[in-house]
Formats: sequence, structure tokens, C-alpha cells
Amino acid sequence: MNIADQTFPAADSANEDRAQAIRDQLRDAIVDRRLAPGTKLSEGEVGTLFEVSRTVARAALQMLSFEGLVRTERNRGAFVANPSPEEARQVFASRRLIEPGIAIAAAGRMTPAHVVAFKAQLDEEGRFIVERGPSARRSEIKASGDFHLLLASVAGNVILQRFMEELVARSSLVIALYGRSGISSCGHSEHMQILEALETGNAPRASALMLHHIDHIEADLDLRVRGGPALRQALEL
Amino acid sequence: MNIADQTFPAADSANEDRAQAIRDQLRDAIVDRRLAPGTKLSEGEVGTLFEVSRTVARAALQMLSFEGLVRTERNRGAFVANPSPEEARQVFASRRLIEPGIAIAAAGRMTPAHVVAFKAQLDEEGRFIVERGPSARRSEIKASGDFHLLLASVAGNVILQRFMEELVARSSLVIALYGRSGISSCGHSEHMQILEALETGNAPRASALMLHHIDHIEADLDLRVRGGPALRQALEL
DNA sequence: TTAGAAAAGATTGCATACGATTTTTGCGAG
DNA sequence: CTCGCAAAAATCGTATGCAATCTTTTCTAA
Repeated sequence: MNIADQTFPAADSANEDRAQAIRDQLRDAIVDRRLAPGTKLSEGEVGTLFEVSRTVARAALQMLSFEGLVRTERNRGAFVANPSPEEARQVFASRRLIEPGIAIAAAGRMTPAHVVAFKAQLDEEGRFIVERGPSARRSEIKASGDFHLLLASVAGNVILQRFMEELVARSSLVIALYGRSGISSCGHSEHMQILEALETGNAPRASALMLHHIDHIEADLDLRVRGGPALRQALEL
Repeated sequence: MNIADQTFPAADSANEDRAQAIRDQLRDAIVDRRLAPGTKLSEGEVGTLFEVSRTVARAALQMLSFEGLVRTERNRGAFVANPSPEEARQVFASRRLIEPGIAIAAAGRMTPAHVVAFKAQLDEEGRFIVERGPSARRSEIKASGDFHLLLASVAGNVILQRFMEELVARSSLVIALYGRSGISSCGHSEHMQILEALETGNAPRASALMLHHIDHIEADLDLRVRGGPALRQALEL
């Protein structure tokens, strides 16, 4: 696996917790689907990959399990989460509840610098959409999530920001699992509309657009159980 | 079945993760104000107290730091969180955003068993209010939080439920820090009104009542900085 | 007397070791 | 050939040890 392809520990992350750095890399790998749901992440393996002891690897896995990206079973190990359709629905129900409010808060705090950041974000997003292929699709899902994270950071509530980080990460997993193909071009245009509403300070419109946007994302999922949940459970791993 | 499982942490949690059991006890102590904000929680001390190694104590502290109840500083240790007024405002802003939606969801899922559980909860809450004294006041804060947690469990979204657990725990800390005295009797009656709306399936009313209730809780805080934030920062441990 | 530096002490970060539990493998009986 | 069972391997849970870092104390010099 090329998950730990970071050569030098950057000066910044060397000063920080190594477990946190490993968590970030693993999270990226999970959200990008380089690690498939259900993949076993043994402490020893993660430790050797990142050249740390099991202690540190274990701490990283524990953090991911708090975020819901990894499920751990006692005396068995850690596995990349494999969210059920029901979990997927709850993720989007949570987003429907939270994100319109975040959009309203953000609309009242937009600065020109924020607008610039959003424009750059949307440009990047657009680049991945014109490309095709599995790699571009992964980047597209990630970039789409980054839009929502940027919005949450503008809203200025660190607690809600952390909630959104978790929800966006889990959404990426869900989209990768249950997503249909040709969705996100429409998502991109909706992001642009939302930015427009934010720029003009039209909070109600931004909020309503966000709600529709989330609905559209969820509507483009195929949440029917494939072959029944029991079978799925039995076959996984 | 949702409030009944708050029994003694004896046989069940001995079989479970010990770190989790320690986390629960520490969280209760923090929420109950038996551990004052700013108190140092050294790994060794926690370990000896609970008769486990530093490894296990460390894991428990890490969990609490994820929940925002404990703040850890590298190479310095863990301390009971000391939320700033700004953090307090963000906690309640988050609750204003999330809890009305939870009330709506819960209103659509109430069963007679839920009603019984709520009645029992409110009875207990009332008992602590007639009593006076610091111990009763702590129990009162905790019982008041339990009402909101029960509501979240009825709503049936495990993700939102976890968010609410964090928000309620942090709220308890904030109330203990910034709360004025004679607040909660009014809170109790509001809880009863909310239950009434839930029983009759009046979701909009339950939602509106919840919003007012949160406003009232926050209004009864004194969030003025005491002596300036710089001084506060300088003096605290 | 006080400022500053050096040593002592305490605490965390991390690695490693060992027992416990689970999973896999190997082998013989049916 | 399949099934069951026991031994082996793998993996986790936890304790402990050592080095690094931070804090406190102590000692010296202006």
C-alpha cells in the first residue's frame, strides 16, 4: 500500500502529534476510497507502514473510530467503516438539520477574502468535473466536500465545524459506496448558486439552496439494500 | 429502556473496555462539578486512582479530550476544560440549531413507553428542585441534561444523539461555570410543556418551545468576561 | 536582595514485552 | 471428501521502561 508515501515528516507535523498526522493520512485514504470499506486496519500493519509503534497507530485508529470512519471490534481489530443505508440516511438527515443553519451564519460573516477562497475552491472543483476516470471522481467527491467544510469554517462556530467535518467525511464514504454516476456536475452548479447567495448576503436563499442541495445529493444515492442486510453482513470481510 | 440502563457500572462495564468505564466516571465527575474546571488530570494520578496503568488512563483522557470536556497540552498534561464565554455561546448556538429539529423528529416517534420514560425523568428532575444545597443543584443540572438526552434518543438518529451528548455535557460545564442561581425551576416547567407537545404530536409547538427553552437557559448565564480574558488566561493554573 | 542559570524532579511521548483472545492451520476420524 | 478438534499463528489489551520535555528548586553572582 502506498498510504504512507510521505517521505519526510514535515516540520509542522513533526512538531505535532504523530498519531494525528497518521489519522489525517488514513482519513484522506478512506475518504478517497483508496482504502475500501471493510478493509482491515491492524495496529501492527499501520504501525509498520508509518514506521511507528503500535501505541501510536492504535491512537490514530481510536481517533478515526470516534469520527465514525473506522469501526473497532474488541480483540479483533479495526476496519474501515461500511455504513449501512440506515446510517447513510442518518448522515444526511443530520446534514439537512445543520447545514442550512450554517449557511445562514456564514452569509452574515462573508468577507471579500472568503469570496476569493470560495472562488478558488469552485475552480478546483470544476477542474475535476471535466476530467473523467476513477481518480478524478475521487478528487471530485473530496473537492465537493471541501466546499462544505469551507462554508462551515466561515460560519465561525468551531463546534459545528467539527460536526461538519465528521459529517462530510462520512458523506464521502456513503457517496463512494452508494453513489450513482453522473451526479456532481449538478452539485457544482448548486455550489455556485449558494456562493452567489452568500455574496449578496441573502441568507434565506443560501439556506434554502443548501437544503435542496443536500436533498439532491441524497436523491442521487441508491440506498436500496443490495441482497439484503443479512447477506451483506455475512459476506463482509 | 433508554434511561434504565443508567444503573451501576458493575458487571457490564467490567466486561467492557476499562478505558470507557473510566471515561464515563470522569465525565460524570466533570459534569457534576466534582472536578472543577482547570483541574489537572495527570495520567499517573488517574491511573492509580482507578488502579490501571497509564496506558488505559491515557486512553480515557484522550476520549474526553475529543468530547471537549478535557483539554490536553503536549508534554504538559490534561486539564478539565474551562470553556470561555465565546465557547459557551457556540455551544448554545449549536443547540439552538440542532435541538428544535430533534424535537420535531422525536414528536413523530413518541410511543407510550417513551411517555412513561419522560414522566419518570421529569419526576426525578422535580425532586432535585425542591431540595436545596450544592449537591442537589449538581443533580439538578445533570437531571436537566438527561431530559435532553432522552429526547435525543427518542429522535432515533444515533449521529445526532452523539452530538447532543457532547453538547449537553459541555452545557453542564458552562452552566456550572457561568450559571446564576434560581434558574432551573422555570426550566423544569418548560420541560413539562415540551413533553405535553410531544405527547400530542404537536411537532411545531415542541420545536418552538425547545428553542425558547434554550434561549432561556442561555439568558440565565452571565457570560461577561470576569476581569478580562487575558487576566483569566494568566491566572488559570 | 534579586536576576539568572543550572540541576533535580515530575510528567508526558513512545517503544517494547507479555498474557489473553481470536483466527487460522493441520490432521485424523467418520 | 467433509467435518471436527487441537495446536499454532496472529492480533489485541495492558503494563512497564526509557528518553524527551516541561516545571520547580536551588545555587551563584551582580
